[in-house]
Amino acid sequence: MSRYTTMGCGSSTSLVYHSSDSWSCSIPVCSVAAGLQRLTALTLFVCFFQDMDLIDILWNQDIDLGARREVFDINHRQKEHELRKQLQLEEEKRLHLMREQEKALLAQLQLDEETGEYIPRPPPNAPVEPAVTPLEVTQNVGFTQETGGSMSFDECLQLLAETFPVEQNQSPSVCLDTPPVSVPASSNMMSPEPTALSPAALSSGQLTPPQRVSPDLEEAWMELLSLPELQQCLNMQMEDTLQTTTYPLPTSAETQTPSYPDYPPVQTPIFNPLTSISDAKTNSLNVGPAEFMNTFDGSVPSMPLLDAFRQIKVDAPQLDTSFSGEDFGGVFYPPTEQEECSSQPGQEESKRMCDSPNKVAFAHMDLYSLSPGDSVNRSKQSLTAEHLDSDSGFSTNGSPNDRSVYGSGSFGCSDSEMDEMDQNPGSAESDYSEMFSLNFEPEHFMASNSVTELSRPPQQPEKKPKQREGDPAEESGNEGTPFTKDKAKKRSDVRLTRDEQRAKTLNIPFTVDMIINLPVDDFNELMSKHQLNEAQLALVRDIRRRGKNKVAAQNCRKRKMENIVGLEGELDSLKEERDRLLNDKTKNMKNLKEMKKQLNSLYLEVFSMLRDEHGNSYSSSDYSLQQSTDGSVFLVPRIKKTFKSKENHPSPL
DNA sequence: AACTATTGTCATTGA
DNA sequence: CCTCAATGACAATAG
Repeated sequence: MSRYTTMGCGSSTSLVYHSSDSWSCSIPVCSVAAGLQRLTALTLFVCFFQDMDLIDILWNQDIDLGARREVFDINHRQKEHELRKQLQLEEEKRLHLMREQEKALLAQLQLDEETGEYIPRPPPNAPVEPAVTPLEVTQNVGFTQETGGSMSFDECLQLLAETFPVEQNQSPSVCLDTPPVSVPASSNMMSPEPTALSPAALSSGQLTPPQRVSPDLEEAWMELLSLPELQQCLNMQMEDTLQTTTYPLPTSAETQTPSYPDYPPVQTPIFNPLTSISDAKTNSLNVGPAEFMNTFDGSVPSMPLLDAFRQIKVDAPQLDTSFSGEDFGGVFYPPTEQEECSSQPGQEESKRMCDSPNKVAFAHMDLYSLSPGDSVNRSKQSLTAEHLDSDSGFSTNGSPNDRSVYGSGSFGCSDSEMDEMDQNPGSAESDYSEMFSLNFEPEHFMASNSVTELSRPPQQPEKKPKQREGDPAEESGNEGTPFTKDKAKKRSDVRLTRDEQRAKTLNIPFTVDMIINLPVDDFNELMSKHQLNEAQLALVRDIRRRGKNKVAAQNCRKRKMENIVGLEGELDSLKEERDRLLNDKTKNMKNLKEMKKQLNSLYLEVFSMLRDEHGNSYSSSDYSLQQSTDGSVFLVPRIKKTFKSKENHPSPL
């Protein structure tokens, strides 16, 4: 991560007079440029790519829950690795380009001698270049603006105040109003550890960039998101965010909006979580702050970050005015405006972005959080629902269709219980949300509590929906992700849906997950608590049996694959050993041959030295040397051996 | 259309 | 006898 540090620090500190050891702190949120933030963010991404191996490991740990052949397929892994390398290269290229652009941008800045800050030069054509050139950069805005704030918002505020004294009366109230939660959340985004990611940030803006930027980033993002720990962290932070709902956001928004009437209408739709959701209903959100606030009243939980971002964006225009240089805003903030969707009908692209799942996700969360008194469960449920929704939503084919596809799959089952469902296939879609709110939420909730959650490998199918939660973008662009997760998810969805539907049809009061994963005692207790009729009992038993068997089958297959892999390894090692033994054999044969040769020569030598009583040498054809068991050597006549041995005993040498 | 891979399910077996 | 896990076999599905 040295590169990470140097690049981050180098580019930032060179621009901002305020320096710090930590590069994350040196990232200017308001004073320098969004472009810088984009740069650092992209640097971060590159670093993420560098850590892809780690991610890969984690990923595989996750995937390993179910045995798939690819896990053991080295070629497959190598392909992935190459692909990743390629992505890395591309990313570095992009980064290089960014730096070039950054230089160009800096060229348009001049040093303010009073403040020591770099400020944009007045030339009227200044904004043109930055506004146009960093198209790709522009697309990162959602990401960088959030992630760029590695410093706390107070720090940002301070910096902003120092940089633009004019704004002091406005900014403090704004920024201080921003929830403390959003600060670590957004700042953590810059940290390479996935655990630091903020769910809200992810849901709102973080998810967008990969979708907007490039498939590479998207893929990387998805892989990041698919990390179980990350998701866990996301959930945790989401809960935190949900619990911290007491900030007076509306006030800040209200103070902001009227103050700068030029911008708010434009800005609000960008980060308005409800815009995309309630698009159909309240498409006129940009009409006025009052409506805006009304719309937001219920969505407080998710607002902190959004509001913060909106404030950043709203602050931007202020900066413009304060510096009386529209060019300034043109230089630094065109990206934000490019992202604005609802206010600019011509931009279908950005509009589509606004409909992107993260926004939808946010909306769902907010909607769910509307119901008071429901905290954790609700948040989890909303997570589930939102991503299920966003999942299909992001497929750009219209969520209802996708859902109905799934739904029809579930209804297509031939079970008798499903007959009545088949009769009104139209209910598939309508029942969907209800179904998941009814069954899915407790399922996940239970899953987190249940014992089996700990021994997760068998739970793969149940876990897949969670994976979907984690990365709504996955549905659209996981062609790069290994292990055919997508398909698996769809199937598991169908499967779960089927069981869910069955349970729902018979009004089973528990979740499928409970039915399957509960320990026997708890399960029996649960059964005894509720009065279930025969059909219900049978179904519950079937669901439990099927669920357990499903898990068992997965385990079995995993074991089988592992066995195969183990046997293959064993085969390899045995082959190696065989080769080694063959080598030994030939070597030994050679040695033996050599020794025989030596023995023969020695024999001849010894034999030639033997003399009889007359001093004559023995004929090798008539005599031979033989060694007895006790080590003594005898001269034995070859022919007439029998006679000679009878008549005269061999003479010991 | 045939083939393959994946996954879910059922039946059976043994602990 | 019941429960459960393991496993072979089959079917459905998607690519």
